[in-house]
Amino acid sequence: MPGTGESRMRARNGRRPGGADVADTAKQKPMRIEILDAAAEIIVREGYDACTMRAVAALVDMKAGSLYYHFKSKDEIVEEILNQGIETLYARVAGTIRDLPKEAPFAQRLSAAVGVHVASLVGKDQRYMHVYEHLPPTIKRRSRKMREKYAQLWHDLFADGVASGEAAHGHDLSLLVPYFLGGLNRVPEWSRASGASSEQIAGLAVATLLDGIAARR
Amino acid sequence: MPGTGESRMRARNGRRPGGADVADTAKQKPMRIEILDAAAEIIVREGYDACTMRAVAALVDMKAGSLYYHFKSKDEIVEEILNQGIETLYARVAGTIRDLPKEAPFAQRLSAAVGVHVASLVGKDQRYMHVYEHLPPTIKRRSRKMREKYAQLWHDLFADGVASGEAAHGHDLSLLVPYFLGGLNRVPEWSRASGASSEQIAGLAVATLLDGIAARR
DNA sequence: AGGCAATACAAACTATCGTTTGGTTTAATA
DNA sequence: TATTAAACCAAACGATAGTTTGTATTGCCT
Repeated sequence: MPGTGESRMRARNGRRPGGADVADTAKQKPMRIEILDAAAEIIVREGYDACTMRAVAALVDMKAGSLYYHFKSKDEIVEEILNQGIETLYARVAGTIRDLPKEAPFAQRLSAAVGVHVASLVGKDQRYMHVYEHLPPTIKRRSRKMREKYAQLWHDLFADGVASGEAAHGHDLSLLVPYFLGGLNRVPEWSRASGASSEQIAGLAVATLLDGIAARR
Repeated sequence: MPGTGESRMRARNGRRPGGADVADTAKQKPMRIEILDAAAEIIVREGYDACTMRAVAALVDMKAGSLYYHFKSKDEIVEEILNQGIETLYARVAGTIRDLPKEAPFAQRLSAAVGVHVASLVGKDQRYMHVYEHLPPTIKRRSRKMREKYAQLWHDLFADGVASGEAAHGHDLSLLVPYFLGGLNRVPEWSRASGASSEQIAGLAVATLLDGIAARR
């Protein structure tokens, strides 16, 4: 006889059957998002293998089967995390660049973009951004398109700098961009020990990229 | 009745019972290494999940259970790949730096080190070097020690440059090193499309790091 | 020729995975 | 109060994972 348990009395509760989106005035986030958060958390901390349906369910105080009420498959969960991560990042950086005055110098545009990028990697919702690196190649490939679009953002930024004469020409941007972003993405992981702030990291990256580390003579 | 099959007549054969290491004159590599190669290959191409005992066995034309004659567990296989990858890399770069004339300028030392590092990432036995990034965090942590030792190599290289006055001081090396190495490590992945050579990548990294990309006035 | 290692296989074992199914509880509506 | 939709659970399913066990084959040495 199933369901004859002690009727758990969960914190969660049933929903109003009528309206599905009557303005989520309740402070608690919708289950769908809480599940995404839990899954992202596990993936980043323990890897994709450890992110089982049962582990995710446990983190949101549910049973594995119940997840299928909110998502149709595990793949759907992962894919949504992936998309949200990159799309949020793209929107932030693109928005930051767009909102700058058109005559802003290259160094300032670069600095602003790097600041937002790094801040997103160490910020409140950093989990979503870091999920990608923990996924098996099969799944990674699905978000390839979007990630190339994001890289294109940086490519254009640099290309503009070169065109205006503020950045030296002659560098292969298709190598420079992944080099720069790659470096930027790995710093937070190592900087946790040294306890560097988002601003310090961004500052170092910008200064190094612009002027190099060779002693001026 | 097990083993009553058509007695496969494998290419492989029994070994000399006496000496285990009578100079491996036979051209074929020992099974142990072939297994490591196969596992590394799968991990890099399809991810850690896809690297099942059965998949590895199939790649070396065996059955899963037979792997346990050469290794006592899957973990042992992965760990050996991991160690060999970093240790080889460390030995190469450390050796390259050591073999330089003591009065070699910083730029030359840096260039040599970067050259070997990048060449190892795109070279013949690149698989071992790229396995790390595909592993679940739990396993990654085991090689943390060795990887920090490798980072220390670069840290010292930069510190020497600063001490000799060839590199500008004032940069936080504990941020600069992971930033630089992180960038270096990601380039090969992206450069496959643009078809850049090992030398091009290394050249760009060194030039950018030393002089920056800002236009000189 | 006989025996002993070395090497591999077949088959099963247990654990756990993603997923499905049918039923139960809850809270709002009518 | 009866109904209904939302939300969850218990239990099981088949697939597949890493691993163990007993057995068969093969070549070298005596």
